Amino acid sequence: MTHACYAPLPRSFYARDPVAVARDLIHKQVVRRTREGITRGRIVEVEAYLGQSDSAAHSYRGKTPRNLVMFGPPGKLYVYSIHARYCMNAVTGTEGVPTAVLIRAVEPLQGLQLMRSRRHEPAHLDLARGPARLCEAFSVNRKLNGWDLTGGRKIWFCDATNDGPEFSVAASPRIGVTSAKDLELRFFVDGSRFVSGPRRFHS
DNA sequence: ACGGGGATCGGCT
DNA sequence: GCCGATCCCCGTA
Repeated sequence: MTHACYAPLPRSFYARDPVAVARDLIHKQVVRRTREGITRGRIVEVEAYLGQSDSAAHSYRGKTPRNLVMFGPPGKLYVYSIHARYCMNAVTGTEGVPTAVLIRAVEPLQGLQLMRSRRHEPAHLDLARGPARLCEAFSVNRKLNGWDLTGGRKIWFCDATNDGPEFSVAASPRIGVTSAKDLELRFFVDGSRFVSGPRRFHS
């Protein structure tokens, strides 16, 4: 267990436009450490949300108690609830400009047994396929809203691309949104069986 | 493989 | 009151 290879991405990684961060988060890894143990996985699907110019973004209509974290500095975790479940984002860009990247799916790599017990013993492929399933498998909830992703505690993202297979990034419209359907702001590992929604996209 | 419907609840109008 | 950046189950093929 070489601690250094799971070093958290620095704030400068997040302090860029959300589309660039979204594309670059593909094949990075999520590390979650709790009392129960470590879970870790490879990010295979994300979506960019562009803030006040994006009618699908939570921050489109301005600041509210829920979306407050999106307006803060980059490199923080934004957790929200929907349909009695949780989803997680990384806050990106510049403080005051409320952009973020939703993490939609992860390929589980470590702590599979823990993930299985946190979820209801699902099929292997369904452990973290979908934003709310992912949060359940990694024990992410409202208590982690606003958490700093650069400190290497509790939860962080890291660059572990040296040991990964070849891959290419595909783009498509975002899943489940009812406005701005035309924008291709969903990015995923082309052909991966661990993504939710379409595995390939033909424009 | 794909699609429709119900569960469920916090946040916002 | 309404409505999701969802999930799961149960139809059809």
